[in-house]
Amino acid sequence: MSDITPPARCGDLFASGCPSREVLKHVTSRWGLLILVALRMGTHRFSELRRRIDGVSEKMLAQTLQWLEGDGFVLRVSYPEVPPRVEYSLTDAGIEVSERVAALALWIEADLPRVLAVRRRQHEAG
Amino acid sequence: MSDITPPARCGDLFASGCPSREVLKHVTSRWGLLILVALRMGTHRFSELRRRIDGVSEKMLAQTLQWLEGDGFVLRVSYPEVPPRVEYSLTDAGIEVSERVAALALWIEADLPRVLAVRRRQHEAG
DNA sequence: CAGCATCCAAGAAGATACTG
DNA sequence: CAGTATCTTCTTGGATGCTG
Repeated sequence: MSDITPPARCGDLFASGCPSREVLKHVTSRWGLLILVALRMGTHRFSELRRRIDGVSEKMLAQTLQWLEGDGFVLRVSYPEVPPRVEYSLTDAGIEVSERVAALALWIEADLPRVLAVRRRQHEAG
Repeated sequence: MSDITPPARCGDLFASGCPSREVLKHVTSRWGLLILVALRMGTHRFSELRRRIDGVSEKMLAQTLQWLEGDGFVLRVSYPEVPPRVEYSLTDAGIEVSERVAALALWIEADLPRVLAVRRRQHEAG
């Protein structure tokens, strides 16, 4: 290809103008993280994700999936059937982020007892 | 101690009622992640963090620091001086989350060129 | 300097109804 | 089933002014 690709340096999350902040926002959004973790177990349909991720609305699930698709983390495959079927899966990049994201999620889940203990102590101390 | 400690099982982020969602929210909040990463390089004063984290307001910095302190990730030490000086650092738990969080942040920064390329391709195809 | 209180705007999120 | 469109509600976040 002959197009003159721009520098494409690495991002800097500490700089307010850097586009990497957008990506971070999508990945760490309320539902983005849970979607990425859920998709680690394989391809899922829209309604499967909806059931798996307790509390998410149709609208936010669709929107967040579109964000993640736009960043190249999620692959959306639509089958021309009736009734319609759409399957979501992770791209290679998606697998990589989801590893980092899952590591964080699992750690937080495992750490919960400590947080609760800290909170109780603070509550008692007033 | 004689207090009957409750089960304190691990959290489940997929359950909407689980308190671990709160912790996740604090850690992955707009500024929470950047604060944790910034504090990995050692103790910082309030104003230092403010300068380091481009775009954060005083209010949100203070609020997010309080969240992280409440979860036991950040230690706040106030010196009784004039003018006042307050120093923030990571607790042991804070060091552990920050490792996961930093891994994610660094990966996203490094991955930015790919995201930008994907976006351009979609824009052209658009 | 650190940070709280107040007010206000912007955006996220939910409920509902509708479409291919 | 897998969404979109619309409306409404709530939360996030920023600006400002004030205090110890």
